[in-house]
Amino acid sequence: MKITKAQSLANRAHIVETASELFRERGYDGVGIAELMTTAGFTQGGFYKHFGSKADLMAEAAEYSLQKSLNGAAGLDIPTLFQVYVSKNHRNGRRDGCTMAALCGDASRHSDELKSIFAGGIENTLSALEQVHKKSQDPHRQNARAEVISLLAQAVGAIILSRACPDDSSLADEVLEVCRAQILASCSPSGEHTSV
Amino acid sequence: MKITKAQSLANRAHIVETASELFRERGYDGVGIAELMTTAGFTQGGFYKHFGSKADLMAEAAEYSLQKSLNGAAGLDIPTLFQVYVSKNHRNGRRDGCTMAALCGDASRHSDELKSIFAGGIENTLSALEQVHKKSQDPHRQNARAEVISLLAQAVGAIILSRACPDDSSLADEVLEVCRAQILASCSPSGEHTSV
DNA sequence: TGTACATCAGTGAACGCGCGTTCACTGATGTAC
DNA sequence: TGTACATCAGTGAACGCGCGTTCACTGATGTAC
Repeated sequence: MKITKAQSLANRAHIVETASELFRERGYDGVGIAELMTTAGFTQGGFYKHFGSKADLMAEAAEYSLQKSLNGAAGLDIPTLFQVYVSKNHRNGRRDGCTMAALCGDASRHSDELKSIFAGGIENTLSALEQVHKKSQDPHRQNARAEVISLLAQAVGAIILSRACPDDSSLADEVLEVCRAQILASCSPSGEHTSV
Repeated sequence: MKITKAQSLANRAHIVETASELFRERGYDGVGIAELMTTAGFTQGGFYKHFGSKADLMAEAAEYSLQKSLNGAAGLDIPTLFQVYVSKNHRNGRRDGCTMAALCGDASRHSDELKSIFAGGIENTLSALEQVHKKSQDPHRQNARAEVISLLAQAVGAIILSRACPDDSSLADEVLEVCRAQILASCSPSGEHTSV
């Protein structure tokens, strides 16, 4: 049964959104086309009316969720951003959490096309952080970019290490708490480069 | 054809070593039993004479390579360790690189048994770093553990972000260089908490 | 020490299963007149 | 505006393939006497 062009585009967007959530939760290899389409409310056969292959969808879903996180962070200052990012909530909420933290490991083993999208997402994130960082700092920072790169690596690393521990592990919480404190101490206007 | 008990144990160890390398290179889902056994020099049928399941081998291979890295790092000081770790060589050498950087993303989606092994590996790494860090610092550090947690998260995050970029990407190199400089600045005896 | 036999690491083919992908079909939409 | 027909999003079954796992078999090792 054919449907309207508008409905078809809406369905396609819904599949991309569903895929981006499932992929973040269980990885690229952990989600099959049949399960994805069922979750999105369709049958698997329809998939190839929208996408050329699973790899194509992976690329599109990555681009979508990398951009979405960026939009969601608009308007927040650096300390608030990292307070939300390096948290138990984010650690446990893979499904609508950061794509970099959830899928960089997977992406590194896939095509250069997919890696380019991740590189673009990382670059956009760094640019956005750099802009916010420059504004919030009292003196004109010289190394805003270097600082946000370092902060992002630490935040992403903290989430990934924490997630590799069992859910009830005290180490998982400790890594988050220590890194959050360290990041906040080094990025808050008054606390830059003071001891924790 | 039966072989000596000693040879059998050596073969088993060789399979674990081969698996730990292949898994680090291509992920747990990226390596099949048949390919693993062929690479190790056997046929796939023999696998279950040594291991109960692929999951069992994953756990054993993780334990092996997490411990091996720790042994290989013995005797090095903190700045040297991170200089080697946050480098292009390590970024490109997944096969004999850090298990945490290569497989934490995968581990986070597997069983609690596997995650416990990763948590143990992270804890052992932190303890070892803490010991070395305490000795090298001029004053008696109060927060050696917090500092090494923060450094490790940043180093692991830097490798993972860098690997998610295409090989020829300038961003991949920039992330490594910036994080290496930042880490060295904050962990060298004279440079703690000075601007980059 | 020598002999007969049980053990079991390794072989190679086979199993069921789920994967990504293909395909004939449906029927409401969109279009040509 | 009304009618006839082409389009194509979605369906559901099927395809080949590779996966983890099983199994009957081999034959040198290890053991009992």
